[in-house]
Amino acid sequence: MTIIDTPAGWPADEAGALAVQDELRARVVLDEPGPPVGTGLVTGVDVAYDDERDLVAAAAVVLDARTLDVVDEATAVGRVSFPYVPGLLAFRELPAVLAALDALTAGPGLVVCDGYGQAHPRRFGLASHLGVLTGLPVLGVAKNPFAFTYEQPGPRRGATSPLLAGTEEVGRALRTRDGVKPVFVSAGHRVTLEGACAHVLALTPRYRLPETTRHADALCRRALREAAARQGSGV
DNA sequence: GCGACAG
DNA sequence: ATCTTGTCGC
Repeated sequence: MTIIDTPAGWPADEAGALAVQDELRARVVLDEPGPPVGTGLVTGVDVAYDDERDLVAAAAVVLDARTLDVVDEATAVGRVSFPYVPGLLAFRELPAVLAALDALTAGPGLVVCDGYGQAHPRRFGLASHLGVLTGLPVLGVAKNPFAFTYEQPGPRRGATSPLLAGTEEVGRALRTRDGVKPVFVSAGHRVTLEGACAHVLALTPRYRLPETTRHADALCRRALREAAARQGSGV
């Protein structure tokens, strides 16, 4: 476990955050197909919060993309540094995520994060922001459609429908399990929307959410519990 | 103008 | 995200 430090130049308020998004947005790369599906490494990242104790914990879990076995993992804990503001989620989550990724020995290869990339009011969600800061290929998987519209995809696993901002396709609703609510996939950086959906399907052989997300979620919650217990015992 | 809105 | 019991099912 490592300690989270605030990245240099990190904005302190909403106005600063909006300015950062406006500047970094131009650096997003969306014309690379992304790594081939089923080979190399895929890393899930997630963050958990304890606002009561002012604690935040992040986890990064690296999987072998072919077998979906865990090959490496790391966690980071620290203080909450930014409030949750719709459209500015990256500023709340990324310091913790970057610290966890830095602590990895292996990978990370392709990164899968909770939330959106291009499906964002200013086309610069968490996944795109993380990609620009690290240079890594990143995609986003969200559990909710945010403020975007979509038609219900077909009932079978693999069915998709466009996630729309007006008439622009900013992501896709992707059915990962027969008859189960879809997930909402968007490209982040250095991967196309098609490639992102193919990766998400490969990562969901059994559950609605990607194996990367499930592992990272479980690990950051555990790291948060342990940090809270340590704080409680005065260490 | 007001509320909704990824996590 | 998080607050929260039991319950149905593999």
